[in-house]
Amino acid sequence: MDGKYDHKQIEKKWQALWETAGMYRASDKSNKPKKYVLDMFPYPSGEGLHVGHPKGYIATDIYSRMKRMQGFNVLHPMGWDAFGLPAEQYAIKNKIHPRVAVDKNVARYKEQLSDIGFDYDWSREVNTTDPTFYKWTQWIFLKMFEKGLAYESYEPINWCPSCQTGLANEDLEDGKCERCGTLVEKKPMRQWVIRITKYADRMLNDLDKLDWPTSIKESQRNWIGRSEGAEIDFKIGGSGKVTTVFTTRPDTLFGATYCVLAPEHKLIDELKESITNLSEVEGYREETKIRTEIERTAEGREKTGVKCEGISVVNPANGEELPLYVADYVLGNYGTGAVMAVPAHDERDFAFAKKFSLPIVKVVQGGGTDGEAYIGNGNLFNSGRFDGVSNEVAKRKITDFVNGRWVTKYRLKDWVFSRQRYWGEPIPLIHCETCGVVPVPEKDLPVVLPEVESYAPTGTGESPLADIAEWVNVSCPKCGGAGKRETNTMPQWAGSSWYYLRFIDPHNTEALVDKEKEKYWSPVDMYVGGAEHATRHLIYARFYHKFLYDIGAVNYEEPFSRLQNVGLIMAEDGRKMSKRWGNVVNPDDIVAEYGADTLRLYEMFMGPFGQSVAWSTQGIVGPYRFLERVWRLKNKLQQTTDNRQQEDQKLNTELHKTIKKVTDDIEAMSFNTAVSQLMIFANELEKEPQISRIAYETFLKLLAPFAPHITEELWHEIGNTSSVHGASWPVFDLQKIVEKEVIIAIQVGGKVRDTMTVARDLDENAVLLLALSRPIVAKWTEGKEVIKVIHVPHKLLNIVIGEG
RNA sequence: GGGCGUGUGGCGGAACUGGUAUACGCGUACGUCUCAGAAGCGUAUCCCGCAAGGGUUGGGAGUUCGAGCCUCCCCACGCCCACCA
Repeated sequence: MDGKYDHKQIEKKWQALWETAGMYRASDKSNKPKKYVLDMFPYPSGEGLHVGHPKGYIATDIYSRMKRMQGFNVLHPMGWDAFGLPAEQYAIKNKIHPRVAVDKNVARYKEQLSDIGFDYDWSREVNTTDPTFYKWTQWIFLKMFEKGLAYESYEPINWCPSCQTGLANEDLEDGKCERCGTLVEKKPMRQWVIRITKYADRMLNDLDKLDWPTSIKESQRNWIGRSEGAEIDFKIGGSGKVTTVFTTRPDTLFGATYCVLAPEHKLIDELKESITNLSEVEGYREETKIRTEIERTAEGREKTGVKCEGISVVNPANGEELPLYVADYVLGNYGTGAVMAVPAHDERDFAFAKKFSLPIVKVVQGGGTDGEAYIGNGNLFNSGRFDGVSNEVAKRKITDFVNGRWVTKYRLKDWVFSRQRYWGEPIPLIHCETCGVVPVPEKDLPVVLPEVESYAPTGTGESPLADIAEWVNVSCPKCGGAGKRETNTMPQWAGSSWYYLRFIDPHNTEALVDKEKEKYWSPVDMYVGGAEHATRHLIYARFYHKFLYDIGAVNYEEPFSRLQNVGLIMAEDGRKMSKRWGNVVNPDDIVAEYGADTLRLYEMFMGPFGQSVAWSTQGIVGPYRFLERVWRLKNKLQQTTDNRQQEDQKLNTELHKTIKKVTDDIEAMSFNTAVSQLMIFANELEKEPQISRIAYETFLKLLAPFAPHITEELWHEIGNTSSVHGASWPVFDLQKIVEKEVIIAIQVGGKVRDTMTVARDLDENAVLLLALSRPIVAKWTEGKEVIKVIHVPHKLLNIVIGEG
């Protein structure tokens, strides 16, 4: 009966049996409380999984298995985020259809995931590239278009010359394309933009409701970047024109010594006739246009700019005439693209003023040296009637004095939503010569991605779809006249912004999601994924959800109530795992050698879940040995069927402590310490000559979420006929955790000198008497005066003695 | 420059609300089993010291009977955002 622990044989066996039994299917008709546990779904790349990918999935698997055993109706689904550039580039390179590549990669990923024994409800699998899925991605876009949230724009956008597509701000890293590392250019082109900024305020405020890591919430706050300030008009001398600046420091208005426009500011074009050094100004504008983001920052923040000769602006506070500059340290797409410069109280203005020898006028008292700007608070001076007023108070007063407007600005930009690539959802719009932009009628959705000869980008700023005349040319749904389809596709983020809703109702062809089902399952209770999504996926999804709430499609305002970050698994050399470094560890190899249960246990045991830890080939044997010992423990199981046997008091206490610790730790996603406690308990069991059935079964149940296969095998081995994963989760008994005898540390003058075991309920006096009677303690207290005694019940006694 | 976070043995890490620092695991050493090896099992393993004892949580100060944990200063590292007026 007691063969060796053969993970290969038992893991395959149980995976097949669970799948056949449909054990992990979520029920839509249930009186049980629900738990919706979700992983950020993967992008199925051609490389397959490395051991870092499943870490988060293991965590949600453990969490959902415990919740199921605790009696919840659990939804734990999985799907594929399969549109986007990598699949397309792979297709171009290997000359196969992206659809074929995606299907192949999905099959591979699914197989790898299945080998690890996850409890996914595969009946709800979704794929963002499936027309029945992207029908609804397009539907949401249409709704946004209807509500005026999608608009066409010709502003210069980030253009990746290598990927040949426009990119959103969020897709940049250090001014480079996040995907290929190419320097991004500014390129004016027609594009679709989503008015995400309209939701900035709500996204900011509702962060307080969420049980999310503070670091992610802070990232989002900074990314949305709300700031309050004033818009103030400066007249342009003689022209009758006005420039409006945005400032958070209207209190320093009297200290303004010049104004600055961003190079792309339209006002410059309007002033062309008055600018006497126009060629110089235009030269500078050209120069900054081709300058990439990275160059703008790599110059070590050395300020550049050029004065607009012949132009002066009037400070509305004191009527002074100030020079006007064009400089690229002012951003065209923030605020009004124009600033008033107060070198005395702003570091950037100070640096610019120094370089161009512009006057520096102090108006706020405080600060030390003259070598830097003073940005702190203080009372005003040099400020006319506002002298002596504290600058904080003066902010509003000066704004009113010059007829300024108090406004709120956001750092968040509207979302550039079009990509000039093939492998994405077609934007469901038609351009009609007479009606303008017309939405594709809902009944005609999905607009299916057509077959093309070449997936490669055209380079003209149009997607390859533009070459397919029979697809592009359609009749206008409104007037029946000649129309052309929109050929831009959506960014990869579109599908992932709402996929969690599709899992609730994956086969619905009539609606995005059934409202009753949505009401039951939403919101996602536990969402696990990488912290790198803080300012992209997690912003977009929150925005989508709020929009869907506004149009009545969903019942809740926020999609994910609780969020947990997964820490990366680094390679053994401390670097990121990458094919490039040749340091990738494949989970298939680990499963083959040690088994899925060991892989799962090891990844949870490595370190704190949210922290990144390096893989250790040596370290993995620890969990493996642990499982082998668990396997052998069954030989110690009492052969008697009598459960009321005298339980070892100490073992029983440890058992209930273990139940509590493992339960609490899984709830808190503190898996490393849960595993550690399971090991401690197994060590205790090993010391016993015989193990009671109740202790053994409880232990198996606690271990089951971590190591589902071996526990299932042992569970059946000892005579159970139903699955351990359907068993009820153990509940601890507080009475049993309380130990009757406790170990007290005895300190003399704050240093531990002795320990003793005493009955739990002894009072301070009794403990002190016992302690003083001990020879070691006596040695340290002899002849000394006891000044004070500190007693921490059940833990510690500190005898504070005098010097003499 | 800003935000968030981290610093504990040879290594990954544990420590509840300020109460016996180094749990659990890896590694290492010795022993046991074996014809031999592997695996397993047992013992030991923060540092100094024969011991008594002393020291130790990046460095320095402070609060406290008592600090890895609280306060202040400094150092190092990691991640995210960075000319956002």
